[in-house]
Amino acid sequence: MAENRMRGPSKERLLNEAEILFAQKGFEGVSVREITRAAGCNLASVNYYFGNKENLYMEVFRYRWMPRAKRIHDNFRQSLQTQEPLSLSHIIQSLGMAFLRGPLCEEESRCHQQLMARELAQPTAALEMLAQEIMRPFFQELTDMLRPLVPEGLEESELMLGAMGIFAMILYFSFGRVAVTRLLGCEYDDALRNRLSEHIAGFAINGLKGLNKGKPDGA
Amino acid sequence: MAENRMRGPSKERLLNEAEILFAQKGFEGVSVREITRAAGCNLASVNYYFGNKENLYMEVFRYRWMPRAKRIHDNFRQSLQTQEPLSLSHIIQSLGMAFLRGPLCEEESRCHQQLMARELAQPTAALEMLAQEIMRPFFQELTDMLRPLVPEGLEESELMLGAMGIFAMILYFSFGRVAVTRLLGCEYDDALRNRLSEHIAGFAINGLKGLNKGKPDGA
DNA sequence: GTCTATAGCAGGATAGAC
DNA sequence: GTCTATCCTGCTATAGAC
Repeated sequence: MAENRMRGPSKERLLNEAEILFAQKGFEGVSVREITRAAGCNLASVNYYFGNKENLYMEVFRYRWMPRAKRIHDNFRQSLQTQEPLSLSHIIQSLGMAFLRGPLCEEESRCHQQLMARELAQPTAALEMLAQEIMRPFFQELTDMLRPLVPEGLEESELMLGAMGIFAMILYFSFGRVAVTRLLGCEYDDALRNRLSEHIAGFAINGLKGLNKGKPDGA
Repeated sequence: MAENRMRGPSKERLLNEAEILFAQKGFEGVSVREITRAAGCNLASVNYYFGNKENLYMEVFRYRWMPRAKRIHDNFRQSLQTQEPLSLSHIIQSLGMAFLRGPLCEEESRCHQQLMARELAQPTAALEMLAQEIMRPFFQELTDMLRPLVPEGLEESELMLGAMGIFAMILYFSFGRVAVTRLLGCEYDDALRNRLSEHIAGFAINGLKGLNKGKPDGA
C-alpha cells in the first residue's frame, strides 16, 4: 500500500489490481475499498468507471484474462510451427510449457489459473463468456490436432476427456501449489515448474495412447 | 428456507448447513445469518456453539470433512481386500470409484470436493490440519501400494506426482462439473460419473507405466 | 439452550464539490 | 476525471431476558 505503481490511467490500474486481488481472495473476499486503495484511486472510481463491483469483475475477464489466454494460445501454436511432423509428444510438451511457464511470469500465471479455478468451482456469468469465446474454440482446435495421433476409432468425447485431463493436472499443480509443495517438501520454483511440465507430458502421452481400450494394456 | 429439516440438535444442524453453504459460496460468501436461517436456529447460536464464524468453519472440517474422508479411504481399502494379487488396474479403478462415487451421494460428494478445491486455491488453517491428518498419511499409503507396480527405479517424488495427478483429475471433473458438462454437452448423471471414473483409470494406468523414462516410449 | 435486541463496524453505492 | 463526505444496508459478535 506504500508505493502504488501509478503507471497508466486509473481505469487500467483498477483492472490490474482488481485482477490480482480477485484471484487471491475471490469476489466476495475483496472490497472495493481494498481495490481502490491498491490502485491508488479514490473509493468512487470503481463506480465511475465500471458502474459497480460486479461489472468490474466481468471487465477483468474481458480485458485482462481473455487477451492473456489468447497470448498463451498463440504461444502454443508458434512453438508447434517449428516442428514439422507434429507428434503427440511435441503437442503435449508445448501445451504444458505454454500453460505452466509460457509467456507469463510466475505471478501472472498463478493469478490467471486461480481466476479460472475460482470460476470452475463457482461459475458466474464470466464462465459463460469464457466457455463461448475461449474454452470451446481452443478445445476444438486441440482435439483436431490430437485426433490423427491417438488410437484410431477413439470416441470424440473420450478425446475431449483426455484433453481435459491434461488441463486438470495443469490447473491442479498451479492453484494447488501450497499443497503440492507441502506434500513434496520443496519450493515452487522454476526447477519445479519444469519438472511438473515434464511430468504432465510424460503422464499424458502414455495416458492418451492407452485410451480407446476399455481396459488398459496388461495391468 | 421453508421446510427446515429439524433432525438432530442445533449444533449438528449448524454443522450440516454450514458445510453445504461454505462449499457452495466460500467462507466470505456466506453470512452467519444465512447459516442459522438454513439450520432453523437463531442468529446467536453460531457464537454460542462455536465462538465465532471462523471456528465454525474449522469444526466443519474436523467433524464433517475429515470423518467423511476416512470413510472414503476405508471404502477404498475394503474394495481392494477382495482382490488378492493387487494390480495397478485394481488400485486405480478402486480409487476413482471411491472418490467419484464411493459411499457418498452425488450431492455430498460434490460438497466434499468443493471444500477441498477451495482450500487448495486459498489455504487456511484447515488445509494445515488436512495435510497433517489426512492427505500425507493417505498419499503415503497410496504410494506404498503403487511402488511395487510401477517401473522399477522410479523416483519417489515422481511417484508422488503421479498419485497427485490422479487426484487432480478426480477433483477437476468433480468441482469443474459445470464446465465439463458444457464442453461435453451432456448431463452430469451417474452414467457420466461412471465414464469419468473409467476414463481416469485408463488414462492414469498408462500414464503411470510410462513415467520413469524422461521421454515416453515412441511418440 | 434458545431467543431478541442491539452495539459497532465494514460493505457498496451515490451526491456533489472541485 | 478525481475527490470527500455520507447514506444505508448488512455483517459479526455480544448482552441479557426467558
